[in-house]
Amino acid sequence: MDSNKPARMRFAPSPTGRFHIGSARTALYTYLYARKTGGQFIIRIEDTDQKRFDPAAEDELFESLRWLGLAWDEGPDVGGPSGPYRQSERMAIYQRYASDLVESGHAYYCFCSPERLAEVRKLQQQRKEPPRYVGHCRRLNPAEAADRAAAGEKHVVRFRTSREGRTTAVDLLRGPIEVENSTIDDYILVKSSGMPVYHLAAMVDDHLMGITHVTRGSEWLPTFPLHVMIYEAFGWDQPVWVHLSVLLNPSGKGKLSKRDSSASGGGAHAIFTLDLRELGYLPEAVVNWVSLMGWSFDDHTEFFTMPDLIQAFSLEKLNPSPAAVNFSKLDHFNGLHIRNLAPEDLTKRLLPFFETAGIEISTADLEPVTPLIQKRIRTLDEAVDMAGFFFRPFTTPPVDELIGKGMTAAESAAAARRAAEVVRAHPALEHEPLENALRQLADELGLKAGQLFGILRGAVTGQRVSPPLIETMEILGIDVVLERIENAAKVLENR
RNA sequence: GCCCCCAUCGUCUAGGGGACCAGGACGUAGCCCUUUCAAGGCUAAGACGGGGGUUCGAAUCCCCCUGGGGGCACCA
Repeated sequence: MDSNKPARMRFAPSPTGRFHIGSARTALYTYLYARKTGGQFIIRIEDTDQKRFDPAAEDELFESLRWLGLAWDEGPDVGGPSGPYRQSERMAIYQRYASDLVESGHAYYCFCSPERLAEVRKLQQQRKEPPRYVGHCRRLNPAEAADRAAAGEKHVVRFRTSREGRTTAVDLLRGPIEVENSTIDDYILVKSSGMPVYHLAAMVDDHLMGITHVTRGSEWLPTFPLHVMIYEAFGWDQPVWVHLSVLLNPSGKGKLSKRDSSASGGGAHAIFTLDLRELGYLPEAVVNWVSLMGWSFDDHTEFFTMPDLIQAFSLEKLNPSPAAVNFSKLDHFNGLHIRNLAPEDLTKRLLPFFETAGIEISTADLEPVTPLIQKRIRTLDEAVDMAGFFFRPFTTPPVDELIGKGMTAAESAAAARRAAEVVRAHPALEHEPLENALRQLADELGLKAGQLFGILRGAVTGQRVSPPLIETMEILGIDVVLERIENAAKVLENR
C-alpha cells in the first residue's frame, strides 16, 4: 500500500463518558498515519445522542488528546474547511441526505411505534428468530408515506436493505467480509426526533469531509456491510476501512472495563488517560505503550518516541486480533522514558508531584536531586517517596532502624561517632576521597562497607532505601549531615 | 439463539511453505555488578488449541471442531 498520498483522517469520538486508553489508541493510530503521510488529522464530535451527551466528557477528551501530544488540524475549536465538526450542528445536512435516500428508494418512512417494535422483537427472540424489522412500512406506497410524514405523523427513516444477494465489505486488515443481505436489518437512519443515527451521520460526514481512511473500533464490524450499502446507495467511492481490534482486560477476559483494570499488573492503574497522568505516567510512555497494543514494527524495536512512531507506523502492521492490556509493561516504558528525559525536563515534571504531596519546593531545590533518582523511579510520584526526605522536616529514626546489620547498638553508635570524624575531615564532601575514607574506616572497624553505609544511610536519610549516600550527603551539606549522624549516635547510645 | 471477527510463551508480539528442535519484549527465577534501592549485563523456565487435508515439506495455505472476543437499540 502506498503511504505517500496524504491521508485525510478523523478521530470521531462521542462524548458520553471518560476518555480511556482504547480511545487514546484509536486516536493515536489515526494521528500517526495522517502525520506520516503528510495529511490531516481531524476531530469530529459525534453528539447525535442528546440523552447521553456529557459536556465534561468533551472537555476531558480534548485535554487527553493535548496531553498525549496529538495535535489536530481541524476540529470544533479550530475550525477548518469541512466544518462544522460537531454533528449536532450538521442536522440540515443529514436531513437532506436522508431525503435523497428516500427519493431514490433506498430508504423509506416507517410509522411503527417503539412499543410495537419492542413487542415484535420479544416475539422474535422467543421464536429464536434473528430480531429484525419485518413491518409493513417497507411496502407502503412511497407517495402515501411521504404525505403522512409531511402531515406530521411521527416517523423514522429506515434504510431499505436488499433481501437477496450478498454484500462484500473490504477491511484493510481482514480482507473481504461477505454477508447475506438478508441478515442485515432495515436499520433506522433518522430517529423520530429528526436526529440521525451513527449509520447515516458518520457515513455522510466521512464522505463530505473527504476522509480517505476510516479508522474505528471493531465493534463496527457487524454493521460494516450496512455502511458499505449506504455508500453504494449514495453512489460514493469508499474510503479505506480499518477496523481496530478491541482492548481486553489484563486477564484477557472481556472488553477492557473499569472493573477489572486494577486487578492485575501491579500497582494502582487506571484505564482513563488522565488518571494515568495523575499516577505519574509520562505521556511519552503512554503513547509508546498504547502504540504497541495491536501494532508492531519489527522483531526487536519497542522503544519509540512520537517522531519515531510517525516514521515507523504503517496500517498494514496493525494486528486484527484483540489485545489484553499489560500494565507492568506501562511501568517498564515509563521507566525507559523517564531515563530518556533531560534532567531539567524531569525536574519540571516532578515538581507538581511534590506539590501534591504538600512539599513546596522550587526548581532550584529539586534540580540537584533529580539525577540521583532518575534511574530509580518508574513513575513520577515515586520521586516523593524516594527523595521527599530532602525537603521534609527531619526526625531521627528509632534505634531499630539505625542499628547496623548484624551489629549491636553500642557498636553502631561507635561506628557512627568514628564516621562523623571522617566526615568532618572532608568538609567538601567530595565523593571519591570521602568514600575511600569511609571504606577505610569500615576496614579498621572490621565491618563490611555495607554495614557502615547502612548505619549512615539511616542516620542521614531516615530511610532504609535512598539515593546513593555520598551524593545525598553532598546535597544535604556538611552541617546537616554531622548533626544527623550525631543525633543518631545519641539515640543508639541511649539504648 | 443468530451474525461477524480472531487464534504463537502468563501478557504484547516476530513469523506470511523449507533460513524455526519458533526470535524479541514485559513479567517471573537465578547469577554478575553493587553502600541500600534501582539502572545495567548475563542465564533459565515458558507457546505454534485439536483434528483432518494440500505439499517432498506447514506455525505459515484450505476445511471442520474447540476456544476467545464483538455485535444483534429511535447508543455510538
